[in-house]
Amino acid sequence: MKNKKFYITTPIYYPSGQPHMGHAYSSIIADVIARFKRNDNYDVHFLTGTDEHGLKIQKAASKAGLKPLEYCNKISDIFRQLNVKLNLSNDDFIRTTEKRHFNSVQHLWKQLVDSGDIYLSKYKGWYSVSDEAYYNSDEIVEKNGKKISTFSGSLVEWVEEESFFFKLSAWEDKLLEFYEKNKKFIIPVSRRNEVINFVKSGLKDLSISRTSFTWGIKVPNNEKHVIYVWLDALTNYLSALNYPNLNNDLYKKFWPASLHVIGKDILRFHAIYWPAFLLAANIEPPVKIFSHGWILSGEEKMSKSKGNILNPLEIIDIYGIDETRYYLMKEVSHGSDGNISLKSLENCINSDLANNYGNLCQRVFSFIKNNCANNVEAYKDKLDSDQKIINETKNIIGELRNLMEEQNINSYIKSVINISFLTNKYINDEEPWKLKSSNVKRMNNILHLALEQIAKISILLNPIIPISTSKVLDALNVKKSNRNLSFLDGENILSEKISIAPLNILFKKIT
RNA sequence: GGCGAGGUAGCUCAGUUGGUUAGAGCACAGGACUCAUAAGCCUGGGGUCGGCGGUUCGACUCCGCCCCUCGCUACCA
Repeated sequence: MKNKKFYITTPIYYPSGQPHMGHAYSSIIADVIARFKRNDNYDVHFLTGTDEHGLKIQKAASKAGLKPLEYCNKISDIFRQLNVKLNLSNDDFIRTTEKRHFNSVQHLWKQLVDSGDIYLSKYKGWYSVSDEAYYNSDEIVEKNGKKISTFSGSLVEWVEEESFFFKLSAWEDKLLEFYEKNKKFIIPVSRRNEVINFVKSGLKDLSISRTSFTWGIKVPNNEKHVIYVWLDALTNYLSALNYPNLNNDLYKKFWPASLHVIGKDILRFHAIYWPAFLLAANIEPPVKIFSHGWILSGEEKMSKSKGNILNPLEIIDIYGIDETRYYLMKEVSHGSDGNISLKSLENCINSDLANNYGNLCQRVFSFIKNNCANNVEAYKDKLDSDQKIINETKNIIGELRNLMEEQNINSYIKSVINISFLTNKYINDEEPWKLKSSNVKRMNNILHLALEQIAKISILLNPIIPISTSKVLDALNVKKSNRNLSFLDGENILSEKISIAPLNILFKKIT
């Protein structure tokens, strides 16, 4: 029985615009980790979804001549389609407009009222109607007798609005203590330091309701107020496990969340508000938050004629989903921003996928088809060169769990591709084509070992490029139940006699 | 302004507690081979490791100053 469990989430996306590469990137990271954990015999629950409340949505809907929910149905569906296109293996898709989420948020609210962490007061500030945003007094200048925002230059007015507040200020010390006790709560470390410094500089209470619009979840016992943004949005992670039903199987099994994958732009809300809410409600905070960087595009970005460069749907249509996933995961360094371009994408596909892994599979499968009638038999005797590559591969595999544990996917990929280098070199050095007539036994041994290497690489790359690696593992007749990490612990993972099925070219080169 | 991260080959990055000729992948140039998607393998060019100064027998690695880039500095998400 599986006793290891892993609950992983993406942010819930705010669908006020079209999905872009950043959405795709967050989701693919989470999917890669989810798939890896499943392959490592974890019981995984992988959640994604959409955040559908707020004034922006309400306005966009009325502009489109639709009721808010009708509008949300449409746009949420666009994100669902993206998930299919990205080949996500999510177990659930949550929408903040669902009943289970309403119940969950309202219950959490009541918990916070009961604990004394919510009070009614007035939210005051300089508000810009056109920006739909409040500004601090130091962001305001007076020009011709009128107050304007230094940021946008738009007119602001002093607004006082009745609002419920969360006593965030009361949680400073407890949060700092929590960060101290949970050194890996925020990854990477540079982000963790930012958060800690921010909390140390002092926290203000947080406005958590609005009366200026209606599209949202009502405050319990106060129909005037709608619960505002974060208390609504973040709670999705609980709602999907059927909170507040604490005896529900999903909740009992998967809370606290193992990992929230987010972009650095929403770090504060996840790293400060979220644990504060949960601690206040006496709920255990999540284990870890991984804050990744942004996907940037080079000089091409500004070009309107090439403005679609960042559109993930088009990239996937042109280059393929495995290719796109591989590129994004390989190219962007752990935790930092990544620059992407069509040129480096094509380069990456050609060198890593087509020339290296793809061609490795092709050369071995073709050779076996042409010289062994698709059947390979291994003989016991191993040479030093065989043992050498087996050991080197084992050493590399030994470090992979740690890399994935640190969400260091790009280093993980480089290590796995390294096995492909080793294997190509092994075949070159052993020259099986010279043994066709002179030493068929040795030739078979070489080919058998090459196939084992291919099987290992394919299992290890499976979380990143699931479609292509499945083709290879199918052709190798590796049982589905064996496509996991513990299977790789053995030295001889394939049976001694192997029949392979034909394998088509996996990745076309881009010329 | 304050706090923080970083500046290493054309590009993306590794460099453990300071120790001999500074590494990888991609890109580029040669070579031998031929099973393979003219792929793979081998060899090579190319770096005053941001600048200046200091500590040391010895610094990419420690210290000081300077230059440059980036992030955070709360209620759009």
